[in-house]
Formats: sequence, C-alpha cells, structure tokens
Amino acid sequence: MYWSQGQVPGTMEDSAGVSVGAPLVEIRHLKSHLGETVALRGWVRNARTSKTRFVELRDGSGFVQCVVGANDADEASYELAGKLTQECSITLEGEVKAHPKTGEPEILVKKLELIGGSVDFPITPKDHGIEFLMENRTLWLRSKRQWAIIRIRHTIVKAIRDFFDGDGFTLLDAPILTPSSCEGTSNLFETDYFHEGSAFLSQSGQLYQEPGVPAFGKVYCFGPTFRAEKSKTRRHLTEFWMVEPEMAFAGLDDVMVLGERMVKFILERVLAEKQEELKILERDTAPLELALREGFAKMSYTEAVEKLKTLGSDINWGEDFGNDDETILMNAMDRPMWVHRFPKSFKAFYMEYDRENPDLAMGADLLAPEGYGEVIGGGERATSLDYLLEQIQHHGLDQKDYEWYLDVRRYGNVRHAGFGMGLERAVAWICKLPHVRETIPYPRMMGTLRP
RNA sequence: UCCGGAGUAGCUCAGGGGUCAGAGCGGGUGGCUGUUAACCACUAGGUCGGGGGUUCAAAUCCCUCCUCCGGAGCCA
Repeated sequence: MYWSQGQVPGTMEDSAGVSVGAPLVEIRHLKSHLGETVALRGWVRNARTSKTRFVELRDGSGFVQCVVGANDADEASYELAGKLTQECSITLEGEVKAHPKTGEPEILVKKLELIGGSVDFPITPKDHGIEFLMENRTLWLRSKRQWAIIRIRHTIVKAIRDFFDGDGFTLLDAPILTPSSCEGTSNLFETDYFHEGSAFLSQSGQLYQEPGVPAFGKVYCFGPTFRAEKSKTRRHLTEFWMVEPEMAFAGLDDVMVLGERMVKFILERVLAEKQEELKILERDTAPLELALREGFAKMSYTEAVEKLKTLGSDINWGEDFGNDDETILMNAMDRPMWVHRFPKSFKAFYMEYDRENPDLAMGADLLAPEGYGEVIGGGERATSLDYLLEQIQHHGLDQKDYEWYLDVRRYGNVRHAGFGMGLERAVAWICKLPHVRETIPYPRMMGTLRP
C-alpha cells in the first residue's frame, strides 16, 4: 500500500468511526501543506479556552496548536473544543496557516470530533516528583521531554547500526542466556536452565565477538546486557544496551580511532536530524558541535591520575577511578577524552598487556565531557595462549568454561581489538540528562522493575 | 549494604505539641477579544506512609517498619 508524502493511511471513515473528509497528514509534514485543508488525528496535550479556543495537539510525529474560533468552526465543534480534557484523542480538519506571531504552522479548525475521552490524566502540566513519574512511566512517555529523548535514542541506535553496516562490519548477535560470567567481574542475574541447572543473563557480548573475528573479520553485536550490581547512581541501570564491535588485525590505537569515528558519526546524525528534540531538551549544542569538529583528547591513566591529584582527588596510582573522579576530570574537559593503559589489576582477564610495561593493560576508555564520564570501554585483546591461561587462573575462573574462547588463539591467532559503548550513557550525555533513567523507555534499576 | 533527606488532597508542597488541616495545579461550574504551564471567580476533594509509645492533648516529640530521593560503596 502506498500513499503520497505527508499522508497516512486512512479513509473517509477511520477505524474509530469518525468521519474524515480532508486528506490525513502527520504533524511533522504540516509545513508542506500551508494553505491547504487537512485532517489530523492525535491526542490533546493541553486545551485553553477563551472566546477563541486553543488545542495543543500531538500525534507522535510532532506538536501543533489548533485554533478553534467561534466563527470558523461549526457549532458542535466549537462546543466540544471547550470541553476537551488532557490526553483525550480527537480528529479534526482545518486549514494550515502560519501562526501570526511565531510563524509556525497552526490549524484553523473547521471541524473537530472526539475519538476517545480521557478523565483525570495523572500527569498534569505542573511539576511532578520522580517517584510519581516513574510509577506512571507509560503515561510519562507521552510528555514532550520524553518524546524528545526517546526519539534521539532512536536516532543514535540507527546511527550506530548504519555506521558499522557501512564500515564492513557483520552483525553477530551474542546470546543473552549464558553459561557463566563473561568477565568474572560483576554480579549476574541467574535463572533456571533445564539440565544445566542455571543460566546467567549476559553482562557483555565481548567473548562471543572474538570468535567472530576469524569468521567475519569485523563484527559487532548490539543488544541488552544485564548487571546485578546494587549500584544506585545516575549512570547505572541493571538492564542496558551496549554495542560491541570487534575487529581483526587491530590494536589499541585502532580502537580509539574507530570509537572516535563512531561517536562523531552519531553526533553528526543527531545534530542533523534532531534539532527540534534538542531544542525541547534545551540542550546547548555547542559542546556537541565542538566534539564533532575537534580531535578527541588523549591521556594515559598515569597522566590522568596526576591531573586528578591537581584537581583535588585523593586517588593513588593503581586505583580505579572513583565515583566522582570521572566527573572531576571531565568537568575540566571541553571534548571527549580517551584514557588509556590502565593498571592491569582492575581490568578484565582478556586484556592485552603493554610490552613496554607489563603492569599496564592495553585498554582505553572514552570519557564524555560536561562531567559525564565513561561511555566506551575497550582495548586490545591478549593473544598469547599461555598468558590467557595464567590470567584465567589468576582471576579464579575455570579454564574448561573458556576452551571455546581460547580456540581463537589456537587456530589462526591474530592481533584483534574492540570496545563496548553503553547506549544509555551516550544518550544521557548527548541529551545532557542528569540521570540515565530517562534514556530508556522502561528503565530497570535496583528497586525498579515496574511497569 | 552504609550515611543523609523526605513521605500531609489526584499532583507539587506549606504547616513542626493546643481554633483551623492549608495553597497552587489538576477536576467541576461560570466568566473572559489570539491563548500558549493562559487568566479570574466559585466549588468538590484528607485515615497527615503503617504500627507502637510519651502527653490532658500528636500531622507536629520518641521508637520501629515500609517506600522513595540524594550520596557512598560495588560496578560499566
């Protein structure tokens, strides 16, 4: 079924039995229908009544003000316009005009009909607390702010897929039900699994990407991951999305180059396609434009520790960045920054070590500016079988769980590297949100499982 | 898990031992020259988070439990 640009499927009588005469259009296309009579369907965001009545309508594609004048609309429609409640669904037709003050398209309504009523919509146009909003997450999604965030999230997801697809990567989906911890570093959700007894929800697709390297050269996975950590911070979810590319014949520097290209690809897309949404969020786009334009900063872990000390942190060499170390570091930074070559001690067992200093791991994290901190973590993978066996033992892992992983080294071993980017942290930074809980439609956190 | 804060109308909050259980928003009714978190008037709406205690008297003080928020830790 095909229809012309700006039209949506619909007939003279739509499914709700409401008569529609003029061609149905989506609000996002109104600019190209100035002067025409069109029909719209959607939900009432707000309605103001004076002699002339104003209905703020949204249809998911955008927002528009509809003007119902006593002399322009028929009597029943004018009457109805005075009784509309928040979030009732309506259909209307009228002429598309430019707003006398703002110049934005608005609708001079001729006819208005109710589709579905709405009594006492809980989320009123005033302030609400986060507890209440989270309890009403399904209804909260209708708000302008959530609309903007979720649409930007969508654009970021699409940009990520387009970036890797266009760069010769093959999608290699990683399993979500796994037999054991991938990295052995964090707590996993456990569930029953037939004869195996237990299965665990994946905390990373990383180990499943490496075997894809000899098979496809460049691979990526992009799906949900799970961490059962009791973390209660602005940057933690128990269920979050991660994109994890892995490539053959690549090292630490290649990871930083790839990650930077990907982030810039994402920024370019969002800035090109989501200006309206960024404006709704009152996001100052200057830092994003700067990140897109300039090369990302680079600093070794050792340099970062020195810098942190001058900024007042009590961190010592050998310790992982604490709670606010990333924040302190990135408040002082105007663009994303790679921090590389960490002490091996707090990194995953599969990390390659630095030939120039065996105490260091060939890892790199990308920290987002404006206080956001880590969005990407990755690096070069250890290639030596003997070294890996030693690391597995050292981390208290069972070698027989990893034989399939070690085969990557046994058969056609090559240098390879990759990274993982947490989608929600990227969305939070790009939208400049104070907390990741708004970056995903239905957040799962310690203490939040509903709705 | 630890530390701190908060639970009073549908929502956001004020009131902190004794004439008030209150305001704004939202709902209802009426008014209003194009409004935009519209505005104005009137109106309905409450087990002051649960339980226990102190007191002549508790929304208010004490204990306890629950929930949420912020932070720490853990982690990415």
